Amino acid sequence: MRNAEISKILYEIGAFLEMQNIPFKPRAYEKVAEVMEELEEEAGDIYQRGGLTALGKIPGVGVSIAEKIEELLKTGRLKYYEDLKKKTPVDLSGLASVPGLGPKNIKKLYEKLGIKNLSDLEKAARAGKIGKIEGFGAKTEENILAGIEFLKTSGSRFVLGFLKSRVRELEARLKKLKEVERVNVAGSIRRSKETIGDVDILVTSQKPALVMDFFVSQPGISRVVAHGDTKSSVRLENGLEMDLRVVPEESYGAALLYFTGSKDHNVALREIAIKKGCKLNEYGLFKKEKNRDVAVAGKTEEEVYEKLGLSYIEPEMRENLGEVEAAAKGNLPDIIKYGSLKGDLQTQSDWTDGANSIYDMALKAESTGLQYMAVTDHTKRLAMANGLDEKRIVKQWAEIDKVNTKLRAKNSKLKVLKGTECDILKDGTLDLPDKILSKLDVVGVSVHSYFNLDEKTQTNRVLRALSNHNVDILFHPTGRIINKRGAINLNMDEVIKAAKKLGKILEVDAFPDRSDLKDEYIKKCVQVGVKMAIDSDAHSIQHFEYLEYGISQARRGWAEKKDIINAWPLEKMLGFIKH
DNA sequence: GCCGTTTTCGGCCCGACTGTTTTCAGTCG
Repeated sequence: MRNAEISKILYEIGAFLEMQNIPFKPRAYEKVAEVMEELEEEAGDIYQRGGLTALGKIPGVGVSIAEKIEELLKTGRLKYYEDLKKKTPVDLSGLASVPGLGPKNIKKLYEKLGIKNLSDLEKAARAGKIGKIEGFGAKTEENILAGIEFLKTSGSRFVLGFLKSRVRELEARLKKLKEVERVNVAGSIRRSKETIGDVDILVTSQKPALVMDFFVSQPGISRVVAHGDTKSSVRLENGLEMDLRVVPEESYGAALLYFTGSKDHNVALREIAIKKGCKLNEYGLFKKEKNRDVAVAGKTEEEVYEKLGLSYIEPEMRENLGEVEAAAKGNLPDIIKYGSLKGDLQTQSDWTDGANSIYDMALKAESTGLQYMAVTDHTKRLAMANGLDEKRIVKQWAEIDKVNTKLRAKNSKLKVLKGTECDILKDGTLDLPDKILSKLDVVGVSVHSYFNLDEKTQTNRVLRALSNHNVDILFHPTGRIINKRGAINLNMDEVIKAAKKLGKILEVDAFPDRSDLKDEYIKKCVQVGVKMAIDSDAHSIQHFEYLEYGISQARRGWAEKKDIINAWPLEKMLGFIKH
């Protein structure tokens, strides 16, 4: 049984216990369910490796839950869960996905109306039966119907890089409002998660009601979910939910911290506060005294961290994955800064599936602030992209020479490098011969076919490609495309080990729905000392702006400038890859 | 049910909004 499935069952157990008003246990199960969902290693593998003891090492898993996971792994079933389900035989996950509907009300609906699933729920709501139950009303019934409609039309999470411009627009509109003093986007956007579930915006204002009214009357809103004095919540036509909160100036830092999250990071900070005899909430850090709380900090995030005895933690690192401990010891890495890239090592031109000429790409790269850019068009196996064969790539070199001459003539500092995004064939050999590859400045290789090979075959295929001495970089290593296609079956530990041994570079592809490597693999590379390159994978001049998301991703993976070869000057970078 | 640099027992983050109520429970983040 896979982690996702185990997580769902544990989550449902929590909700069933919640129905029965059992204290604390629901939180324990819910927490474990979240951990399991994010877990890198399959629970099955952990169990194989070290049995119950190893399962117990998963955060939040104790003796009781370890045994339950064991039962699930061994038999595919869990008696404890089935007994709970017998008592209230409902599609809990389905029903709970309706916004505003939780365990308590699901239970009530089952007992009063026999509602077991979403379709029962919709029928009952349409028939006007729900509003008649005690504790429910006409408004609740309406909300349930709207919630069901939302579920039918909404998809998965939103890709950060595809959404950010729209959020920045709204931020700008709010900034223009004279009643608004400060504006900050918080939440997962500020942490630069690769996908985001909703948008949190913070403002300070002397006239909150006005700001709230302005916010809920923005264009493109399909539903106002909440409209209060300090908090409003709207849903856009594309399903995205946005929250706006007005907070007092003296609490701005604490509020920014609180609403930036992550939840786990906040909980860790609160625990530190408690140990210091304080209380931390969105209004500030307070010292608890006899009969009142005295404010200690709150105006800025820096101040709150300082009073907690921590150095400032960048938003991208706030996941409670070791950053709090590092901040306490003053051991935080100096993560790579925005705008610090000097080059881009993966771009496509109109020689294959790019939209712009090499010269236009070069001009745009320069105005983006880069000093070098590798043209890495596809190779012949990728026929649909008009991939280059030996003859055409040799012709392209002449073109690149011309472009460089033209750039020098106008005193440009940009240098265009000869490169390739060479296909890795099914057996791990490459789509261009060594006599061509050896003449290139930058050889990137990537998988564009046979995505479904089993782990061993796929890993060996990639390792074989990496072992070619002309190869410099593995492009978009896992091949995933968010919301479209999962990662190929690659044993990343093996790949990282091989990259270390062979001195190869792994790419952080910044194209928003690739974001590949993802943060946890970046962190591993940093730990082992494998160097990376952050590339735009630009297929048009507009795409250079995506480099920002690659930097976000690298920051989330704790990468420093020394880990990213294209944050280095050209000579140093080339010297390293061609050692 | 989990967890421990105050604890192996006794805690467990905390506040806003909504809807249905006349003081609060449920849900959410």
